[in-house]
Amino acid sequence: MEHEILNFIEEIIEKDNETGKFGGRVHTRFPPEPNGYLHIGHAKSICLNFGLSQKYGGKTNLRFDDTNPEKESDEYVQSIKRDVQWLGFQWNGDVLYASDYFDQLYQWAQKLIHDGKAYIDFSTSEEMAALKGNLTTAGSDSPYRNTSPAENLDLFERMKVGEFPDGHCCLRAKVDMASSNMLMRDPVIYRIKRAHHHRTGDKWNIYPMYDFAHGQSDSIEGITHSVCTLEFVPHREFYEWLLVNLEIYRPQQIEFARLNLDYTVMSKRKLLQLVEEKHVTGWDDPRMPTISGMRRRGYTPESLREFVKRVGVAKRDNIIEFGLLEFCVREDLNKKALRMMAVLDPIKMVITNYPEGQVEEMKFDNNPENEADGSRLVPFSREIYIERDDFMENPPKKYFRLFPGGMVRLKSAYIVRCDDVLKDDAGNVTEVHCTYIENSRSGNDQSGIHVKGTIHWVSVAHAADAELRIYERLFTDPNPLGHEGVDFKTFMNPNSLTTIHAKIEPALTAAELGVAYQFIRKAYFCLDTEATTDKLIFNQTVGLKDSFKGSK
RNA sequence: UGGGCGAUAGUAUAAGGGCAGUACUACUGAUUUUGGUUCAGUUCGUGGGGGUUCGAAUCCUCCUCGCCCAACCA
Repeated sequence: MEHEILNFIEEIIEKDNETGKFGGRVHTRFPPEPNGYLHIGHAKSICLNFGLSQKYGGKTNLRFDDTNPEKESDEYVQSIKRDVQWLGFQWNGDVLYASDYFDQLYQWAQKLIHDGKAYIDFSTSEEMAALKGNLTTAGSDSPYRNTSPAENLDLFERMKVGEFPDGHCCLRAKVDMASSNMLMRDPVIYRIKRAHHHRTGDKWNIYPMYDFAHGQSDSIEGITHSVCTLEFVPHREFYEWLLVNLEIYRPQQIEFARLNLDYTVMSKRKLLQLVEEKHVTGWDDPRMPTISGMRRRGYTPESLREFVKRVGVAKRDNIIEFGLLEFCVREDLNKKALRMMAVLDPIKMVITNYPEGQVEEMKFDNNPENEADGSRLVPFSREIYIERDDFMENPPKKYFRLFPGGMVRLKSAYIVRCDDVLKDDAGNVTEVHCTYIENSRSGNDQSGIHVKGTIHWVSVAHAADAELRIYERLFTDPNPLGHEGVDFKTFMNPNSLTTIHAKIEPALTAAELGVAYQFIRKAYFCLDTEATTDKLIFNQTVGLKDSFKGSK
């Protein structure tokens, strides 16, 4: 009997369901901080968390971890909600916020203080750092560690009402200054920040730290499996310490390895830097590894989900090849994209034996992968544009395209033979002169001629203009962050964006946002959000695979 | 350096004492009115030493390497 392959988290869940640890419940959560846009790494977490609850008949909450008002905003909240839904997931019930629990959290902090398990510390951050010790030597107690609960309770209240300036003091859990886990050396759990919060406004002068908010939020929501990334492994000890000492419901934290992609960076802080320093045009720049950037680039939710699925879930550090993402995008787009003709780098071809002024409408399949997409008519005439690299005066041995004396099929039209070449003073080819084979028309070819190559074209008289944005990887190094002492921006690819002006077939002037197009033999494209009726702009989503290894 | 986590083809991910499998990549070939797609095939792997065992990627042991932790960030 074939056994379905489970990742290690699914194994934990199935074991929990067998033992009845959570009564068979599976309740996960996706807990972003609204301090930036989501990236493909978050997509892994989203697919994991929502995937788990779908698979085991559970629920997934969307909860914003909004405990640091200085860095968070509603703009980010809105973008995150949009990205999660675009990816194809719907959270359980209302959107939740850690800030919903600020009152409860405050009471729990009071309980800790009351129980002698937390204290107000007036040390400066420098003093605290000094007393913390280091990796090899134990820390020592703060002089404020033994203040009485009553006095601490009073001080905490005064912190809350705004009696002290930012950073004047903080609330620390009383754990163990000698712990080998640095996070257990009396971690700060509340700090003074008289900042405006995107949801609670000016109600609070103090805000809980991540460690004091996350586990309790999980607990309040009845989360069963609290899935997070590896860097939180050392936090688990304190996560559990709090739940035990607060005597509240205990979810289980499980850590997995975050997704990394080669030739890019996957850190909100670094991405924010690229945005703020204008190395990209915004969070949704098509070169960004953000979900919004990929959406604008033409990547589909299906392809992203498939990518995440293929990447797998484990605990070892990884850097996924960009090629896998591109494979998933092509695989999806191949099924959906409408085939169109666009000439990216045009030269003119004159079909000398074709009547001047004559126009024929050529039938063209919209998508050979899906007959239901039907066909359209493409105008053909005496003068057409073809791709500059579809012609070579002195071709290498296995060149299937056009050269003097050679023949090619014009896609969905006639076979032509090259008779002559016109050049400018510099020797550049400016025009190719051909004759067409009259009885070789596509769909009714009685010429009996077999040609190796088929090339695309656009009628000069009917062509429209479009701006095409061609993207390459954002960085030239597979791991821009992996060089100690070298700023990651030194590896930025100066050619990450190339703008070209193409000749496109008339049907493309009706291109719509959100529709995938394949510019035949070249690449997948989509209309950019900046396009207007006067100016067509297309983003190259991903190139077609190219196994031609000839010259170049 | 203390503690924690991890190590299987180029990249990911299975094999849970019994034939090291799958996908992507790369390369071959076939088909093709897209040098796309599709199809067929090839190359490529258990970090190192010792041990247990009929048998080890798997168990034990020593070593090596990588990542994380000393924010009033998350």
